[in-house]
Amino acid sequence: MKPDSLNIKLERSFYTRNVITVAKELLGKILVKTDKDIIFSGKIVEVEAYDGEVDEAAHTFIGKTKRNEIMFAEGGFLYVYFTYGAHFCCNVVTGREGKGTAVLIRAVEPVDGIDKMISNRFGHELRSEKEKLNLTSGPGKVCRAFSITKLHYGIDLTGDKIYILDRPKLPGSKIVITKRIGIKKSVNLPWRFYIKDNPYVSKK
DNA sequence: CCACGGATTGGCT
DNA sequence: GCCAATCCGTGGA
Repeated sequence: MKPDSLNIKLERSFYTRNVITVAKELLGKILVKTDKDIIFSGKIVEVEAYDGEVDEAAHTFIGKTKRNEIMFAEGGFLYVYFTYGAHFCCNVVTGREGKGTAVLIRAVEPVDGIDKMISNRFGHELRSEKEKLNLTSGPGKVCRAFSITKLHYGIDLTGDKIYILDRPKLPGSKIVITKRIGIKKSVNLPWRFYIKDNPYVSKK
């Protein structure tokens, strides 16, 4: 087991800050999901920020609906949505209550539960090194590998089911800033952040 | 009730 | 590089 200093869970005050700050600081931290004796964890290597107050691509730009209401809670809850008829994506809600901001987890580097992630994703043993890098290198892939679904919508990240472990803050030189991927509105906002040279990032 | 399209992925050219 | 798959949230009639 890891020493206690590496098992400090991020608390509410981490999440209730500005969405851009939280997005950058989430890089390098460890996303953990526990389900009975099954534990999944991975280092967060790629994220995107969404802010419904100024950002047409954010799901909260249209105002509060049943689908996005958890994004209007205070920071530290999980927003899970379903898209393209096939994929779940998970987001960390940020800011004060009523803001409608969140950070999309786009990619992680697997740490614990890798064998189970492989069976969740492919239904068979690893066949190549390429498949290993393909495990969690995208928002839909992360949810598939971790078995995160709409059942996890609204989970409190300061609880014990899904949470994020603290790690030292990365130096700015390790963080690459780019435009976001796969959206049609507000395409020029530089709100995608990833760890430089990490092979699990979805796209350069 | 119905039409539209998406914060993606994977397979085929 | 291109594109189909596939469900459901959302909004207009």
